[in-house]
Amino acid sequence: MDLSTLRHSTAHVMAQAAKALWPDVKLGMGPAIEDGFYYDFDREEPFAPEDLEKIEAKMRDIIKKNYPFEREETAKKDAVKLFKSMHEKYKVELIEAIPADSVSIYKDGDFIDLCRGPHIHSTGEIKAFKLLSIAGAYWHGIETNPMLQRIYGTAFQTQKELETYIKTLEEAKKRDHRILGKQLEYFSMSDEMGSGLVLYHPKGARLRTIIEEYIRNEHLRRGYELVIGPHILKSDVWVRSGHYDYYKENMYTFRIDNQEYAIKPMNCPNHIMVYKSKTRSYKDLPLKFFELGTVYRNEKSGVLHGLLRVRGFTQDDAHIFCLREQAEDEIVKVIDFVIDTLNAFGFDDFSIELSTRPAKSIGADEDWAMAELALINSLNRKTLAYEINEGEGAFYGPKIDIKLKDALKREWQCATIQCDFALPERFDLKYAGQDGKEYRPIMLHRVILGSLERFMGALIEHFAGAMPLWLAPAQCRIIPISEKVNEYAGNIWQTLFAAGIRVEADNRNERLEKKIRDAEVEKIPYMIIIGSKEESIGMVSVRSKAEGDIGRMKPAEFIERIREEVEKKIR
RNA sequence: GCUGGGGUAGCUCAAUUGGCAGAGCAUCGCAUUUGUAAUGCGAAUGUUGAAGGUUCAAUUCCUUUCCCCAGCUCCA
Repeated sequence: MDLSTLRHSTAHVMAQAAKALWPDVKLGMGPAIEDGFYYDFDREEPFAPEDLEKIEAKMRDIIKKNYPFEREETAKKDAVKLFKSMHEKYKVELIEAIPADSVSIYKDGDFIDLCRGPHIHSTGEIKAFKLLSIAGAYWHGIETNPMLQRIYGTAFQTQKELETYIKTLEEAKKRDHRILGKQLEYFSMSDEMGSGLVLYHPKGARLRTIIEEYIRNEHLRRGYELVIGPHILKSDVWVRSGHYDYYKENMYTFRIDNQEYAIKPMNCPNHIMVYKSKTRSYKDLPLKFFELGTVYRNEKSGVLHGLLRVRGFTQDDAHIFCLREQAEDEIVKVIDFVIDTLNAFGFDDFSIELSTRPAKSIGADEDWAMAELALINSLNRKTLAYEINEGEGAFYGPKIDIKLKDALKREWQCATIQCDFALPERFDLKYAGQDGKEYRPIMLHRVILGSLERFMGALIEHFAGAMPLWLAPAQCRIIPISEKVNEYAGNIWQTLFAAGIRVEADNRNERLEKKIRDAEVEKIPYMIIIGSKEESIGMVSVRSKAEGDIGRMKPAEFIERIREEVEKKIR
């Protein structure tokens, strides 16, 4: 039995149960989705969490009755009449939108629904299901349409699979970066400061700095050059770039004297200005400008979510200015860069999407076609599979999005590569060709990590807060067993610090067990335990988070061990 | 922004029908000087998100507002 058929049929049973309990509810749509199904309802009263239990109970009744699903082909006008008589206005609307002369309807017991099918044979085939949550959803997903109430649920072939799925949900909850971020003292947000604005605490700032150093070096190694630009620019620049027309609702603007300025929502104009600052030759290209560029975007309040959707964030942003004939090669290099980087951070699974021209966009059709072709050719050269998102590109060009999959197989959108003919045109970018004439370069916009904020969120959830050694904000904590050995512990701290290890000391007047517990809870990879025995022989006892007590060794041996482990993890 | 739910100590959460706001952890103090995941005793901690209203009395009821959560729409 096909899982999505099962789920879709379960959605029907849920609607049937809801109709039985509250005959006044009107039905929207009820498809199967990736992890389950939902059905949209229109009802005066909001559903309460207790209602889910009532619906589930009723569903179990319907399943027990084992009604067969019966398909019937009906003339369109008869179907309209039927659903009008049932006061199902949304169904009537759906039928009227169907181009064919006849539509199919499904019956099980006393329940009738418009449906393309297919369905399972009878309701009794549903063995394991659960209703999960209630939420609002616009009819047809359009913001100006009325909002319906959506009930989410899931179904599996067996009870065991359902339980596994629910366990995965619980596991995901435990890894929530907002909770771990607080526990591990990585970051916080403050109501007083404003929402979507991140405050990095010492541990989080440390982690971010480590990521920044890594990614900056990788860019330098790959021939990028560092640039740094201002955070506010005159609105004239944004008018010229098109952001003012196509992105204004997301921009923060303000006045200085009589001039309007905007806080940058993107870094492109800064890099473009560097390009334009002098005459460029074809010999200079490709020219790659990199910046850890902090941007501010006025995201709608409802979309903000921990580190994943914020209003102020820093991108590992670069713009590659190149010749048309260089574009494909450069895109391929960026794809390699993305995959290498994600691998280094412990992600080895991805999905790729190609987004094409949106309705609101700038530039000539033939340029868009060429840009899309460059992206597609690059993906083909890497023999990477991808899906197409029709009309989801940036306003200035099509893009490839590379989503990473974390330890729980959840997708995170981080890297993106955009091919742009439009901004070079708008800013009149030029280079001198071999023949001495002026030509227009192409611009690639790309980020590897995406934003440091979102990437850190992904890292936290991927590793459940237990960062690998090379990323751990504190790699090692020194735990003196009693205050008598504090001095020796201090010397060890000096030695490890001098060796470049991120080390801290727990000199509190607490028992060893307590200090170990705290270090475990803080997910610190190594503990150095020091008592009078260690002091007398000039050694340290090492406890690893992964392996437990691994015995005594010379400080130099420990330093070597850390070095090796860090190097192994990076590459 | 929209629909629904929610905001109580630094954190996690209690508080019958409106009737003195409470616990664990964290913090501070004292004792203890400890050998691989929580030592004991004691103390302090609140404009119950904010403003207004109803009431003898509001954490509790009403209004407005800010913020958070689950989704929708939108995105790095």
